[in-house]
Amino acid sequence: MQPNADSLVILDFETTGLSPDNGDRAIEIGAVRIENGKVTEQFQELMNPGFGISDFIANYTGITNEMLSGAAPCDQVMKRFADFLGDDNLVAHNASFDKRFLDAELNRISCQYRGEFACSLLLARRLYQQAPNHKLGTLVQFKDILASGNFHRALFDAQMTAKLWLAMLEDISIQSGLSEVPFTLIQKLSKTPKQQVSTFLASC
DNA sequence: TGCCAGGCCCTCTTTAGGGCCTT
Repeated sequence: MQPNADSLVILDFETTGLSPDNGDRAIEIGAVRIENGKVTEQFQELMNPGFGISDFIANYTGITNEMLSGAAPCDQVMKRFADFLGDDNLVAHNASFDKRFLDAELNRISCQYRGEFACSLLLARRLYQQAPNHKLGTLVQFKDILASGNFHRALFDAQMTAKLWLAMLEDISIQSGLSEVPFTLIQKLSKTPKQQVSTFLASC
């Protein structure tokens, strides 16, 4: 069975650090589902990793140990997220980071997923080569996307990534002439050398 | 004891190094 081609889940993790291989865990997951170019559902939960988070992470995210003390453990939250995700494909900003944590947390509960990842960072680096940088917040500003909330919280970052994603789909549609932009085309474009992006889109 | 991420991508590259992104 193939992943669901009509529906996409855009997700973001807040975590205790950068590497699940070094013992870091997820502390919050936020996600939105996009169907036919519109956000139709959202998911957000804090999760208790079972140990205290550093001052750096608390300051960076605004998530405190007190907030996490009342949260459900990671395994319960990730099971609910796996149910939410279903067979959809996935998008994240710097997807290699979120994929590592998704794989690590789902492995702990012996849970699989079928969807494939696309990366909004890799796509933005190709589409918006003139942007000052390709951080999520910078790209939201660069594309004049309305942003009212706190970056570095999972749901808000997922919502902003979703808006950026839809803006990129529109730009791809304009440049390629395609009325619908297949997920597989986006994955190919994300691996196309930057100098060949215009040629790639013109040949669609 | 000391160390501590990983993938992508560029370049003064490929027998390598360093910046960008994510927390």
